[in-house]
Amino acid sequence: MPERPSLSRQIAADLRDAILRGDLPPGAVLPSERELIERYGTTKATASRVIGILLAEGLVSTEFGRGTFVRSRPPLRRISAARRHAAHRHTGKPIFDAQAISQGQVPTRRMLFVGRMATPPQAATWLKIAPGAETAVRRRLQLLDGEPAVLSTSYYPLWVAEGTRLESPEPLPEGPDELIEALGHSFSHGIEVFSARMPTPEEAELLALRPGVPVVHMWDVDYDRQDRTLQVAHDIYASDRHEFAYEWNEADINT
Amino acid sequence: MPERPSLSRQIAADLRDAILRGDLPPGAVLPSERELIERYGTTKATASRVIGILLAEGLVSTEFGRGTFVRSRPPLRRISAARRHAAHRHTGKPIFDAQAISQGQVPTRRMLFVGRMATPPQAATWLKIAPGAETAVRRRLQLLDGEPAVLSTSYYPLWVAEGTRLESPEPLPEGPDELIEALGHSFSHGIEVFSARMPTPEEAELLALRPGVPVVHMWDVDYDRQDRTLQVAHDIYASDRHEFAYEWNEADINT
DNA sequence: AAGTGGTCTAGACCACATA
DNA sequence: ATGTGGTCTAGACCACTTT
Repeated sequence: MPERPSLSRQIAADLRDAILRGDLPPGAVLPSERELIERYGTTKATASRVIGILLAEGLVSTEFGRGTFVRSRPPLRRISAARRHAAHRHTGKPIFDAQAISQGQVPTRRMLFVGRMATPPQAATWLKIAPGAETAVRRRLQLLDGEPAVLSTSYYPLWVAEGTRLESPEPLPEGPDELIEALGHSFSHGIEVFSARMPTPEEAELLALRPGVPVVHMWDVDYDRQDRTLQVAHDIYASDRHEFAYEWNEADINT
Repeated sequence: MPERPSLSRQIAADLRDAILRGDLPPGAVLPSERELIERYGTTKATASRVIGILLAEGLVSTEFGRGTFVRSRPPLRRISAARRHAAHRHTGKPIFDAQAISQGQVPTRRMLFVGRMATPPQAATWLKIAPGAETAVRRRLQLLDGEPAVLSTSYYPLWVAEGTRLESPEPLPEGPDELIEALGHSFSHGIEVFSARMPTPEEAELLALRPGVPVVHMWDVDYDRQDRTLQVAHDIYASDRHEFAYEWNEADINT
């Protein structure tokens, strides 16, 4: 893509270099659009486009009436997945809460929906049921220190959830996993599948995402020993507030 | 963020709905900018901004002189990490190649750099060496069916790499992992840490990323039984051409 | 009041693809 | 030749923040 660069890309490159070089450290204010207009002898539309480019790259964020600032990459919360089952079992708390607390953060949640729904196709596939068949659904926004972090939707098959507290709108103090085990089920194996993409506007709003911040999109599926699906979770993570870690050791290789 | 929507966002929302509803299926052409101008009674700049919004969301892509098209989410290549060590060991090929072939794809690679370098800070931390100290570095672009897929940079400590083929610019037919084992080392445990973000312009160019496509950014570190770092890899994946899967079973929990 | 980003109209020219 | 996206100048008004 050798595209000889347009003026707006040229200016954006100048600013990007200054940021990456450290001349404009995190938190620093960028030249205002009016300043760019003067300095480069251009117009508002172009200056605005320059900011738009850097915004889309996630390098800066704008504050209304104040200016444009170099975004700081804040310390990330590490979510070590697969293994979290081992570490945070039987704490009497949801895994999310236990992990957050162990990192010195305050977990909260906002329940968005609890009830039955026609299962979306992708979830139905994991649940091994007909698409459109009903499942029990819990959808909530999980926050760390008051900031939105994860948008999580869990699907439970009716043979697991029917008549249990999984269908009640109140929060589950012990977390869904422990509740499911208390109901006599047992987690045997699971899989996590994820990818990254840009958020939908709804996701961006719920997670308070700034422009240029992608989401990590994860399916988390747990099975019992009979290979029946006990739960399917669909999680949307704000990528600028998370990193993910998976560890392995020799024992895994020889499985 | 209830921001009462501007005209450009309004129009973008209309088109987005049509796409998500399926009225504009993948591959379909969007109304041209001139058409939008007429239909909504607006001007070029606004129509252009509308396309820009959808572009940044990764929903559409533009083709010069042809039009704007609904992007199709192509079938993704699943990279099952951690466990790939088990599955693809001792095939006589690099793990990437073995995995690609097992999915019916043709792996190729373009070596970008082989030699010694001052180690960047982050890599030095994983390697447990002083930042700036030299390591042997191999940087290459890996392709699937001719399309760029992964930009991979590996760092090898000198006590592992010195005087070996790891420092030679030729490709390693058996892959670095098997070569390291052949040199008498042994992989004992490892960790993968990743996050997602928007690409730098350099990454976007090398990976031929269209606008609105994030990258998954991964550190992959392998240790021997003495907990010495054998290699550190820094991989940049095109997120629209990859998904990642991690499996676990009961044995992992009781580790 | 002054400065900032956000959005818009109006009109122009360029580069590329296709028929 | 025509239609497409890409970019630009010129100038305007709005909404918000800070002094």
